[in-house]
Amino acid sequence: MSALSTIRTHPEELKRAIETRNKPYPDVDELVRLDTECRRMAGEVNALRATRNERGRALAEAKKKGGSAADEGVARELALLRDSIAEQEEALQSLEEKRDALVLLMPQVPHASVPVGRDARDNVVVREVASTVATIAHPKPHFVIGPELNIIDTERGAKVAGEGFYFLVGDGARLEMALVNFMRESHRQRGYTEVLPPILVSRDSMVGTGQLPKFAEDSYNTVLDDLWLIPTAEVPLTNLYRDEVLLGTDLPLKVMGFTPCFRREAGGHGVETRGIARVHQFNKVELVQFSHPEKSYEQLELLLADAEAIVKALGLRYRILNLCTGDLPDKAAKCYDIELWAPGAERWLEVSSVSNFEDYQSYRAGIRFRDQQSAKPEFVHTLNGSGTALARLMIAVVETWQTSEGAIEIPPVLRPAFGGQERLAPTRLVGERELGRGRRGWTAG
RNA sequence: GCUGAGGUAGCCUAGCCUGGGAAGGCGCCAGCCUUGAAAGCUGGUGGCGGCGACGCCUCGGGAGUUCAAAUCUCCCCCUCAGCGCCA
Repeated sequence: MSALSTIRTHPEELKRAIETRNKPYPDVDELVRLDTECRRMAGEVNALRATRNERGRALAEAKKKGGSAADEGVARELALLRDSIAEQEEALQSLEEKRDALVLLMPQVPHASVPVGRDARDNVVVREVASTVATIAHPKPHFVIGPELNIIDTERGAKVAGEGFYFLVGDGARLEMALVNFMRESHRQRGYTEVLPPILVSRDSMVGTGQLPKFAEDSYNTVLDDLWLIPTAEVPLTNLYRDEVLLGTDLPLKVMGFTPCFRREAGGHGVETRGIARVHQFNKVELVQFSHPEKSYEQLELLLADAEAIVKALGLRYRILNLCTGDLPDKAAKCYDIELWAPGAERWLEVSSVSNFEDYQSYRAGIRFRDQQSAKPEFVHTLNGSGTALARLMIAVVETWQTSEGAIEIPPVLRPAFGGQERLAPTRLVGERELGRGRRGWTAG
C-alpha cells in the first residue's frame, strides 16, 4: 500500500505505526484533511475546465460558419472563466505541494514481525554465530596493527582529504580487493546480475530511494550541477528501474553493484571513530531486489542468507539483529542488521543492513510491475542488503585472523587471489616519518 | 563546448508550415471463426476521479501568447550526427 493510499484507506494503522517508531512525524489527521481538500478542489477545477472546453468547442464551430458579434461576447466570457480557472488551479497546486511534501516525510508501516521498542537497546538478537577461527587471546585493534604493518594509513588520509579518510596500502589494498572480488563472485553464483553504476546521481534519484528530502545533511553534493555522491549503491541500483513497468514473470530481479560510498557523518567523533570504523568514504558490495509484493518477505530471508554467507565463509563471529520499531529506518518495514565482532577493538560493528522497504521506494521512484497485459501496474517491493560493507569487514578480518607473532593470516577463501600467499606482507615503502632521519627509502620487508 | 536534426501512447510513425476533439501501423489482450493453432474479421490496449453514463489530464519538462497550443514564442533537459576538447 503506497504512502498516499495508506493515508486514505488506513489512517489509523499509519498513526499506530508512527507511535511505535517513537519519533516525531507530520500529523496524520492534518494530512488526511489536506488530501480531502485537494480532492474536493480538484473536482471543482475539473468541472470548470469541462465548461471551458465545451464552450470553446462551440465557439470554434460558430467561427467556422462565419464569426459574429455574439461570438465576441462568448470569447470575452471565456476569458473571465480562464482567469478563475487559473486562480483555482494555483490554489490547488500549492495545496498539493504541501500535501506531497508531508507524504514524503511519512515513514513506512513496520511489519508485524518487527519487535516494538524504544531505541537500539530494544533490538532483538535473532542469532549469534561463533568464529570458526582459533583467535588469539588479545589481538591488537586494527588501528594499532594496521599502521604497524603499514597496510592502513589514516594519518596520510587525513592529510590528503581530511579527517575520516584513509589509504589502504600494499597488501591492505590487495586484501580489500580480494574481499570485493570474493563477494562479487559469491553473489553472482547466487543469481545476482552485476552492474557498475554511476556514483554521482541526480536529486531525483536521491528522492526516489528516500535519502532526500529528509537526510540532505548526511550526503555530499556538488554545488554547480546538483549531483549527489551516493551514500550507498542502493541509490543507483534501485533507481535503475525508476519510472518503469517490469514484467511480473521477471520478478524477483536481483542486482548487485560494487561502489565507493560517501557519508558526511556530521557530528560523529570520539573513541568509536578511531581507525576506519566510521569514515567518510568506504567501499561496499550492495545487493538489491525488486520483488512481487506477495513474495517480498520470503525474499528478505533469502537476501539475509546471501549476505550472511560472506561473513560465514570468512570464519568471523557475527550476530543478526531484528531492529525494533524505535530503531527502524523510516523507509524500512523490516530490517535485519548483521554485526561483526572485532576482537581487538572489542566491539560489534554493523556491516550489513538487510531491509524490506515494501513500496516506500517504488512509490517514490515509480517502479511498478504488471502480472498480465490487462492488469493495472502495481508497485513492486524493493529490498536491499549490504553484501557487505568493506572497511568494517576489513577490521574484523584483520583482528580475527591475527597470529600471536603479530602477523595477519589470509583467510583460505581469499588465498587464490594472493597466489597462495598465507600472510599479509608488511608494506615496504616508507619514509623518514616511519624510520627517522638517516634511514631513508626502502627497507627490507 | 559549437552546429544541425530530432523527442508524439509498450514500440514505430502522421499531424506542426496554415492553432480548434491525437490519426495509422506493429506488438499485446479479449471475442468471432477453427478439432486445435495460424491467417482473417471485430473490439480493446497512457494516467486521475466517479458505482456509472461520463468528465478531466497527458504529445521530453517549464513559462508565455490566445476564448483555444502537439501546433506559435522563450528557457531548460535528453537522444542522434558532424566538428572541437579529452582519460
